[in-house]
Amino acid sequence: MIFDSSTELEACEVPAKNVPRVEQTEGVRDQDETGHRCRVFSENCENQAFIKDRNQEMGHGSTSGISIACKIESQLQRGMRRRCLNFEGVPEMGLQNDSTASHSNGAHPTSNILPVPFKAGNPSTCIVPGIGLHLNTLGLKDRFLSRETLVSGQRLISMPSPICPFHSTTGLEPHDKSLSVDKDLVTGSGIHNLSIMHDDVSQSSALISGKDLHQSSPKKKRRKLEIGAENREGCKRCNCKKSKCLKLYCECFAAGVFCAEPCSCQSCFNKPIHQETVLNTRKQIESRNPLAFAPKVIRPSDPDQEIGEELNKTPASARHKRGCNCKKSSCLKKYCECYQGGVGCSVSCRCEGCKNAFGRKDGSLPIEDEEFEQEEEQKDANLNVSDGLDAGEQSADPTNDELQYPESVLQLTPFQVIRPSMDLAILSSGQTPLSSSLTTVTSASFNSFATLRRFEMPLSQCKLGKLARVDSEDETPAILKGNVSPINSVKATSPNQKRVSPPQFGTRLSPNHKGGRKLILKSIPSFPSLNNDLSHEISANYYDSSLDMPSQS
DNA sequence: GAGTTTGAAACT
DNA sequence: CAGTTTCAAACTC
Repeated sequence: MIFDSSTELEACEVPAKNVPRVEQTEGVRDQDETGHRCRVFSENCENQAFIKDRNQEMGHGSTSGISIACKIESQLQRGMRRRCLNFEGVPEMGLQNDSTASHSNGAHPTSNILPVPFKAGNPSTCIVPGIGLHLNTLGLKDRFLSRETLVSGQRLISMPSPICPFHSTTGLEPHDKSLSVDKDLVTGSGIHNLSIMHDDVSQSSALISGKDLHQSSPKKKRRKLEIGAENREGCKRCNCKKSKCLKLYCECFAAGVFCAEPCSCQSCFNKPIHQETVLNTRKQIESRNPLAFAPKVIRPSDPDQEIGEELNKTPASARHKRGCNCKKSSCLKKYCECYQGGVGCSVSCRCEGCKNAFGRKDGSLPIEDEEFEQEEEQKDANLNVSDGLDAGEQSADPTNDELQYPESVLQLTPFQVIRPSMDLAILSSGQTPLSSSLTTVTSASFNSFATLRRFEMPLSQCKLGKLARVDSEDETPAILKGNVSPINSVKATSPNQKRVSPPQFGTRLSPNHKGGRKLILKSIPSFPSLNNDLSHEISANYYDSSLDMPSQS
């Protein structure tokens, strides 16, 4: 197994050496409260704070736990530590409550994700505390968070778009990062989203001031940059007026990013200075629906295939998590989340008169399968919608996908789709994916992560069939089962009663994806001994197949 | 740019 | 769980 440890080490150490330390009034809050500091990591190690909290919660009442943990940690690869560190805010953000709750019933979505920071021999068993903001940075962190987090003692909250979780990969340059991180340090806010990191000082100051940034017409802005859907920092350019950007109405909030300069929101609380509010709100929403912040579009993947066919990638195999409920738009406008996500409708959808060009609910073949049919549909759509469609929407033609869905569709990379598998590996086995992969994978395929996380405990024990049933959003189980028919997949219900339907592979797969499971099987190629040691199998297989690396196991 | 439409999210 | 309201994006004019 090839560890890209250099990257990690660099990411970890650079800030410590080169970045001027700025007192983090918030970041070191935990330490300050008790005055206990782990000499080596105290200022940077959130996990330490976490450990302290945990020790206190558990009645240890002393810093011995901290010291031990720090000692242990000091012997670990710093990269691994960092990975733990990046899981944000839980210790600081009322985590105690959660952890307490978790002790009692473990029912809370984040109950079993409290970082177990330094599990000897399995240091990466840091489980993400929450499926929201934290996860979003799984990929990004290797390029950004590490430094940010280490220096500030807090974490960066940022999540790429659910639709385009990969956007940041290309847009974020290391040197940009450096600059922005330093600025962040100056601001002392300690928590920033990528937008901030890339914005200039005025942006930071604006954030600090907490004032809303109203510029030109939001619509203009949105239009101007619409093709990209988001700016490269991940900002959604929301225009919220009443939600305070603390509801899922807010695209930024829903995407797990802070509102930033491009936004035209009012009374915005989705800013670093309201970090606590944001996280608490997220927690609340997650408690209602653990998948609330999961990407809406599930993209089954075939890493190998996509590596070579990335440009041919179509949304055919992807599905909206819950399905749409369109009544009037015929799933031909961006009102439709499926259409917006560049995926076809599925049986999960409750849409009426579905004419989704990416694939109709009734089982019409996806675009790449039936060009003719697609053309007909396009004609139909054009007739019905008249010129209502903008250029982007007219690009429903698969050959024009990148016009309309440059990010959501064409930015797909093998890694992006691999991510769920990786997450699975992380969660189930505790093995930390290679940093190199993480570095590359900026995707916040967070849906799977979240989904899997919820079942991380059962994952190593439960039957696959149950897994598949428990959360149909996770395509892995279907694959794991191997012989399970998608049709037979049991529709799952999300905790909030909303439907979370399984991806429908069987009926709409393109020739390329025929046997749809192949899409995933390559991510997690085989599970011969799932019963015995599922997690390790998954982990090993993940590395083997997805990264073309020799299995470590 | 204002107003309307739309459907998801939130609420009851 | 269904119905209603709220909300903000998408869309139209």
